[in-house]
Amino acid sequence: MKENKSKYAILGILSLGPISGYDIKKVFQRSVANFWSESYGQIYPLLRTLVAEGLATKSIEKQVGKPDRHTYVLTNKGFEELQQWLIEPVQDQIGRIEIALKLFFGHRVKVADNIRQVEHFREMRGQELQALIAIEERLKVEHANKPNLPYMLMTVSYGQHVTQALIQWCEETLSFLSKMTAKPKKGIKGLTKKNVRGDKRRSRQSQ
Amino acid sequence: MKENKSKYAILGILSLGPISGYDIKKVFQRSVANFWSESYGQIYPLLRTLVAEGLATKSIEKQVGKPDRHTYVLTNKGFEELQQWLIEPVQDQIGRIEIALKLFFGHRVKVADNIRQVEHFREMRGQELQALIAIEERLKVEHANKPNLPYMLMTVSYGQHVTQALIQWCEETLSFLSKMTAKPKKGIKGLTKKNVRGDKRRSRQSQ
DNA sequence: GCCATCATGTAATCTGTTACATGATTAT
DNA sequence: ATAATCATGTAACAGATTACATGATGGC
Repeated sequence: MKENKSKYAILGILSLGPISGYDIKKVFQRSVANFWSESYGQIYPLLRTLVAEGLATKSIEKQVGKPDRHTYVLTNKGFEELQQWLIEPVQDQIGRIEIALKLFFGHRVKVADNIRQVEHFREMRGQELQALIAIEERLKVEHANKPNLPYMLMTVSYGQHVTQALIQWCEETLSFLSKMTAKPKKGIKGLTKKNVRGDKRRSRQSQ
Repeated sequence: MKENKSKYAILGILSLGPISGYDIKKVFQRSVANFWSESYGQIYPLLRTLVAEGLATKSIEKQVGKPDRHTYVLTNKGFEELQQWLIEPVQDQIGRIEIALKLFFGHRVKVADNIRQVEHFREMRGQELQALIAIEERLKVEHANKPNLPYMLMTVSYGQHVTQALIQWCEETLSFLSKMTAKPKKGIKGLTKKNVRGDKRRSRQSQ
């Protein structure tokens, strides 16, 4: 039904104050980078259409030595459209999860390969969690008593909860996988390239 | 660096046995739908290139009354390419999380609107968790002692962990939000359209 | 001299979904 | 009758990234 999330993402940034396309990219990188991003190829054409639709106005600042700054300001209509989107319930879409896909076909490689994969994933999550904790601390200091601080913290908390859960999942999956290496049973024992390919013959109905 | 996950997804399905493009879609829907999907517009052209690259071979089965079935079989080269991808560490990409984006701009609407948003999200997660538990039970019965059952269960567990964490986050966020309704402080109290828009003047440096 | 930053934008490319075209069979 | 399933595929569109073009300033 409703399309173009990028449009609303930009409307949201514009609601924070007058800003240029160049700076919009920076704001994305510095604030919502954990769960959202936009490229210039999206931003600049979209700003044009926002103006065409009467959701924003544009004014040009002359600068010495530097290129002109094209500054955009949200209109009332634009602000209302943003609000309308904000209260609309999110439609959940199935994201593509690469590690899950790889693990789904995990029996095509050695158990040790899967262990390595999950270990690497866990390390990345560990780093991510540390980063999210650092962001939380930074926000509390830099945005102290700003009205949107609570909302910023909620989004950081979202990331922390998910990342923490993934680390937990890694631990459980790793202990499960190491049990598989310890006592491999029929179909896993003596895993060779030839044996693995041999699965193909009896697999059409394994879906 | 490495591109086209769809290609490996299809190679993975092919590793389960000879199959047609039509059935590949079904297998996606019936097995990995929670974290992956492919459309015909991806599958059919990709099968053609897989054959061109020598990663699969094609043979046509004539059927009475029904259209021909084009059946694809993985080659050794294709199997090796799949294995190579499976052991490669996943590169993590920042997915777009709509509810986080909406909440990030939550101070642009009423606290009650954000509460409604999170409540709806929690209900969806609740349903999702129930579905994942049902899938787990179904897999344990239908795929009992199949060699890839453990790997299937790991992917289901992934979803369960994340979904459970999101429900937890919803609870915490909701209690936080209701505290905000109880005692709204400066900048939140007396929220009117005019006051909200007024934020714009001091917001360029709030990034 | 060279690279990064400022600042705009476009074009090419990639990835993915949706809708359509075809046409027979089977179930309601 | 009509809808769904079987089965292939393409074309049109949508969404997004990357690389490029332009050109000045300022730091190493």
